[in-house]
Amino acid sequence: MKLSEEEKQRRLRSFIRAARQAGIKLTHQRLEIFREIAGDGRHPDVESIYKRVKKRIPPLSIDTVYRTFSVLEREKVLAKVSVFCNRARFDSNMEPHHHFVCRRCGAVRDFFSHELDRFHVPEEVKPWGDVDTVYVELRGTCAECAGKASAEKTEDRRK
Amino acid sequence: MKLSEEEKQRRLRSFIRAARQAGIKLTHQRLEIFREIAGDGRHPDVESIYKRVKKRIPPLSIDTVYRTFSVLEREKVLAKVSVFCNRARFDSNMEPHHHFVCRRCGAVRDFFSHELDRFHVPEEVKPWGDVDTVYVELRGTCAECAGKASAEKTEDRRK
DNA sequence: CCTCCTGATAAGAATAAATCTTATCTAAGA
DNA sequence: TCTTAGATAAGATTTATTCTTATCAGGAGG
Repeated sequence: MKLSEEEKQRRLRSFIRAARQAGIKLTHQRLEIFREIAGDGRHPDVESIYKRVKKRIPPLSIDTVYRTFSVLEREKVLAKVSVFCNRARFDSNMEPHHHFVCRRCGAVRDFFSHELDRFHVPEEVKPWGDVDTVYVELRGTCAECAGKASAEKTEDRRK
Repeated sequence: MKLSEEEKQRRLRSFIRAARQAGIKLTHQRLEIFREIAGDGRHPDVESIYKRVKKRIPPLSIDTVYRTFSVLEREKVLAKVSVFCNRARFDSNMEPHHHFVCRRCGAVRDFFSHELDRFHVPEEVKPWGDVDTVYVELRGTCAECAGKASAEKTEDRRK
């Protein structure tokens, strides 16, 4: 899935704007890394971006790719797909169901939904393959963490 | 979230039945590990299960926990939460959208859905916390992999 | 109840993804 | 051009997961 040149340029401009706004340095590495994802709609992983950009910037270290991604994520220029997967979690409930996940503490709770059970796979998706599961993740902040957050207040630096 | 003793016993029986059926040995370790997750609805991770069971079986190795989980998963006794997260993937499309994910090759494709955009958070979920994102993952087999699969035929043993 | 054999286990080594450390280096404002 | 805070490369480190190998034990058959 190649993206149009137009869309790629639009994303590149939005990245440069976001970087300027956030007071973040526009290094050669960052531009090339971003250029690489902005031109690829297939959700590449770190490794493949690293390999591709390294061809153009041989001394590139993979750490720079990771750092650039976390900057881009923080600046809301790109999103991590499947965020809550640092550690495998298991579910002994084999009934089809969905999850509410807290972004802060990672807590997971199950829920069922008739509305979702009746969901129809969109026409545009059908030619891509066969869907066997509709999985929904409601992401947000659990009541407990919301309490802590209001106490700690603006403690946002993640380091 | 403690599960009822009744539900726990039901899951334990279903595990024992599945194990017998699959010709899998019902070892002390496996029973204790399963007992631990079957009694916990909070989707524990490997590490915490390991710690808890180790109290009862001190020589337990964490590898056994991993192996037991993969057996349980294969026998459809439990499911891994957030399956496609072995490697971080990124998305430069910041418009709210959803994904179709192929279980075989891990390919990800975007789609939009007005039906999902109108989704209402179920009443039962509301007291748990605030939802800011409704993320939907349609899981299945992409057309390309379906082709390969019919060629390779029943090659399902994963090791 | 005993024996045997296959599959399971413990222990520690090996891998792999992601992050940290430290000594340079550089973007960009003065 | 000069300065400096923030960025980079390289390699070490951490952390989750898997592999290796030498025992061990479940459970089928006697």
